[in-house]
Amino acid sequence: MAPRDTPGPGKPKAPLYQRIETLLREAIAEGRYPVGGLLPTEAELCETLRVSRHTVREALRRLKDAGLVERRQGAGTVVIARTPERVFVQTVRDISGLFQFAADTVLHLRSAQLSPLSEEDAEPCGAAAGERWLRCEGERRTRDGRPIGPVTALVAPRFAAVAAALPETLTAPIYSYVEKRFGVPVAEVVQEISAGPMPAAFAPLFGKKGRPVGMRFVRRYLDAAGEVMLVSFNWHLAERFTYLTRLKRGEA
Amino acid sequence: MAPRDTPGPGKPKAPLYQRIETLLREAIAEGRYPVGGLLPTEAELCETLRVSRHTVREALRRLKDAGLVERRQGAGTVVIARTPERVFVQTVRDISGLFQFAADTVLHLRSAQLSPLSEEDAEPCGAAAGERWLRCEGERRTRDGRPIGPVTALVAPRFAAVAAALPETLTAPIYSYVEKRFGVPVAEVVQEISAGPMPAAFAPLFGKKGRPVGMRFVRRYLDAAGEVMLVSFNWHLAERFTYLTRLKRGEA
DNA sequence: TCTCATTTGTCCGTATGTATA
DNA sequence: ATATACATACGGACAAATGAG
Repeated sequence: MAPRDTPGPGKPKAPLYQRIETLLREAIAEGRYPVGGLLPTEAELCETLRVSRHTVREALRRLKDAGLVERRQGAGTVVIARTPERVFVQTVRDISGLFQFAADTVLHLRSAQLSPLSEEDAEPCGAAAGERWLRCEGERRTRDGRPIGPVTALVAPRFAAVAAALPETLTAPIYSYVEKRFGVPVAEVVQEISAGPMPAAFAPLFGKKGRPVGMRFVRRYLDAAGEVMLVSFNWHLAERFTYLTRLKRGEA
Repeated sequence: MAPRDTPGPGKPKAPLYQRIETLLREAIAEGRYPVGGLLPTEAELCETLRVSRHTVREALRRLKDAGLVERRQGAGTVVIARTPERVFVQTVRDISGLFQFAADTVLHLRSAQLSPLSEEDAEPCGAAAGERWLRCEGERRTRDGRPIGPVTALVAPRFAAVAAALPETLTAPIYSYVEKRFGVPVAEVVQEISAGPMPAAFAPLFGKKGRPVGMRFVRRYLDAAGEVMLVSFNWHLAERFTYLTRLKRGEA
């Protein structure tokens, strides 16, 4: 880790722009350039440090990429943070990636037809009860046929025509069919997880009597404008299911 | 009012490097430069497009930042993706940010002492049963004192001295005390959520008899080397609790 | 409202170092 | 070892946005 500076008067090995970046980074961290204040101009840095503008700009660009400064033409370089913000980030390719088993399961659709929203369903859809959404009902199973849990999806009226494109057994998530057919990408997903006794209607699916405890997943898929594209409701038998999340810490 | 001088139809407004970036982006998307193949060299692009090397480099840098190409000194510019990968990303400042209520709750510690790991606890800790970890027991409550749920945390032996720094009621998460005192940052968090009847011992906390249904959160905090720093176990009463996740779609 | 100096953005030219094949 | 190709670093010039007068 320590740069193996030769003890002699030899040059440090790190590139010049990188040393300047470090210099400024430390100065900012120490508060010599307070948040909200301005860094010296490119011209000033060139003169002070006796380097070319190109080199200074490379250093400043990196500070900007790190989220420490903001640059505005005509105004200058403003310090916006003393240290890079450290946040926890979870990343998944697609939403089914949230589940360990996703790759090995299929969704069997029992029905898909337009039907008016109940009072209860209307709320997560952000729509009025009675609106006619495409209601898809089915269940998720492992490839060898063992039931995982019941699935209901409600597709907004403007995308209801996707019904024609839905096969009886899906391997890709429903939202991807909507995206493909209408060219409207999902921009955001809001997921709610709760737990409790399953609706009695679902108990037979697992060969249980009474109301087994389950985990309930409600996912709302939104477009770039924040409009609900579809909502899905999934139940999983609690005793067979764990939801795993992996968050990595990074900068910015 | 002031008429712009010759805003002629042939006058492209975007910066040159950006137009070149777009040019290359489209060529890659169309497969003219296949994934795994090489882009023309900087020198070739300079000549073909009649622009300076600096401009070409700016365009290529952006393709690299977008994750479309990889550049290696001496080798060239390799195409690594036809289109930018679209992924879902969840970001939180700190782990307690995963919970809506986090800002408004406090953790009351009842005890914190070294004790040998049980068989059951040893597994999530990635340690041997019998190892002496710092066992913290308490409960989380809202600011006005209503109980949310019981909390147990197990701190790895090398950080056990943090006990001296833990106040009776914590507003910051436990891991932040470890980070501060030992200067070892948490690099990753793995969280498991499951549901089921709570251990009978916890029922009285909620004034319930029997075993109420709860959601269980097990979080393992790892350092950069992947070593477990601490593990926490939290229970929440299912009927009062929903876990909400917001994932935004972005590039790279 | 307008001018004007300041500051960053864009673009060009050139030279040398260094990893790669 | 040589040629190639990207990385680093210097130089200059003009454009465009900003903010103060």
